[in-house]
Amino acid sequence: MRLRQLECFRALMLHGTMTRAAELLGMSQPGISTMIAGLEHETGLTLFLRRGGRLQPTPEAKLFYVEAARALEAVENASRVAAEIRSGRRGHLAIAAYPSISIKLLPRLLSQFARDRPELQVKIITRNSATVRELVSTQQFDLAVAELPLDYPTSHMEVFSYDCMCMLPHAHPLAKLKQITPDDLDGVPFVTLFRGDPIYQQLASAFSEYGARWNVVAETEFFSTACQLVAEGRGVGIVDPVVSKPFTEGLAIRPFRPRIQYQIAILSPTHEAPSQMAQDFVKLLRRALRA
Amino acid sequence: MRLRQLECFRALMLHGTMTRAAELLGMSQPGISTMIAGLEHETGLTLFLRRGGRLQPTPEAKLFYVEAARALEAVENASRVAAEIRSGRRGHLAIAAYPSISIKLLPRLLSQFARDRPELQVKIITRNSATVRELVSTQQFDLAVAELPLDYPTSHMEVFSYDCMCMLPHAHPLAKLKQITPDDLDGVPFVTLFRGDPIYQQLASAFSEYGARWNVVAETEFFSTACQLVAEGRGVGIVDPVVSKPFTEGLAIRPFRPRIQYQIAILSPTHEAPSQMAQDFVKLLRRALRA
DNA sequence: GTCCATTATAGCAGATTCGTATAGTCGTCC
DNA sequence: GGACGACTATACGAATCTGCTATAATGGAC
Repeated sequence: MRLRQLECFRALMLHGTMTRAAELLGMSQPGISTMIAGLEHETGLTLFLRRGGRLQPTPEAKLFYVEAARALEAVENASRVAAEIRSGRRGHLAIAAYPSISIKLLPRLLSQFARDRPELQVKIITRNSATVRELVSTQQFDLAVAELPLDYPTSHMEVFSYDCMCMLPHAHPLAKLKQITPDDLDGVPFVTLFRGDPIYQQLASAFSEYGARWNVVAETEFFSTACQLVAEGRGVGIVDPVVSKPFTEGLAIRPFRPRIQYQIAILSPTHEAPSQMAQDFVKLLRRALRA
Repeated sequence: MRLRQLECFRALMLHGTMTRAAELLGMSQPGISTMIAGLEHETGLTLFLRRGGRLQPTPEAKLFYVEAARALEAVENASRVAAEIRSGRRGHLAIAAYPSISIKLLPRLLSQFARDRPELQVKIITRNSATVRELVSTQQFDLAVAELPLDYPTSHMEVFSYDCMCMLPHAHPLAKLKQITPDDLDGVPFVTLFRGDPIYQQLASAFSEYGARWNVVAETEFFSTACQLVAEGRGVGIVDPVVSKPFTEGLAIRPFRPRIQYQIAILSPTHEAPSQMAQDFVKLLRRALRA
């Protein structure tokens, strides 16, 4: 059974005569005739009665038509889906990401991305960076975003480095400084990430290097939590300038010296090539993370 | 998009290598190769990555596979349905029939008919004979069975004539006779069809011809109702020997003279050729009505 | 009877399909 | 590192299929 036969059959059922069906399909009447003859021969069904040079569909033709039309639609649908995939309107994105970026930046980028992709399905799994790094190897994600360092080096990985900024309430006396150093923060209540975090290590070294007293009053797991504590006046702290930006509205942000480096990476599963969709989204994400 | 391309694609997705897919489809490996290349070219999708002489399906291929498989199934289903139609296992029968035959004989024949036709859909519309005769012209039925006479002669019509039999309780004194005439029924309580029915006319003539008194104690619309009245001892009556047979179990049935003729007909719509299914069922019905 | 609309058949050119032969690529085993 | 095995890609030719034009055949309308 060939598709062209089914198309001719459908056109013929819909338009009554071979001549009209031929016009509709942009082919000649004899073409239709042989197609239908072939279909009848192959199915073994008498689809039309030839009465006085005219065609009359048999009850069998009407029964078969239902299935033929359904089959054609399925094929046409497959064709349409192929076009949607090609143009990037259809696909799915499964993303594993660490919390701070999952809360604001990623949803924002994804909804922007989905705007002209009507058939896009999105899945975001939020885990702490360590877990995200493990998940990458399960190959169940198109994409992952985690903070460095990585325990295992992953082949496809794109690193983004930031110098952390000092954040403090606008009303804070130090907010008038252009740049802040550990000296300025000697004994000042400070909100930081947990002791195990690279940020903690770097801050500890920085304060000790400057001979300043680091007055830690709160430790949090995420920058976003730290931001909120600072906003509430609990102390000052440092954040990355990009991912955490949405959380620092209403706070003063100043450069901090010495450099406290914060690194995140876009990770791609190694076994499989990324989908076009994933590549497109990475472009958008990359632009946002470079900003 | 050609079916063969989709078949090759499916086999390749299912079996991993072109070589194996080719074996499964009974064709050569280069054949698969060109088919896949054609499909990739036509859809514009990169379905497989060629890595070291091996194929690896892209995420796009996995997305497209779902639709491709669905389309193939739909076509294969159409093909199967065609075979079912050809072999008479699939189809529908819309039958209009008058009540007496709708109650027992038709359901019995239809369930027998359906036994080896798993996909048969049956519709029985029960109306009195006059309405059935009108319905035939609406062309909505494959088949109709009505009592004669017809108001309009219908072109396709097959008539069955019966001599009515006298029915009476086994305990009735007349049950010992081999044959019954109006003389025997002089003044005997009698159950008959309505006054408008040809049966009524014929009976009236018969009794008057024999100079016997016709003692009508009940008039019914259907033979089946009359049978039940006779079974209840309300009187004696006459019935046709075939269609009403299921209703006369437990009653004595004797030939009646003079002949009271009862005629029914199988009617076929004229505009359209009957389906193979309908023709097959008519064969069965004809055998039953001839018996 | 002639005209008109329709379907069917024949013959041909071009496209498609699919086989064989063969080359290229990569991993593995010795 | 070289031979082997498993796989894919390309070239080319034969067979088939497709779909065209030309034309015959049929039957209804006037």
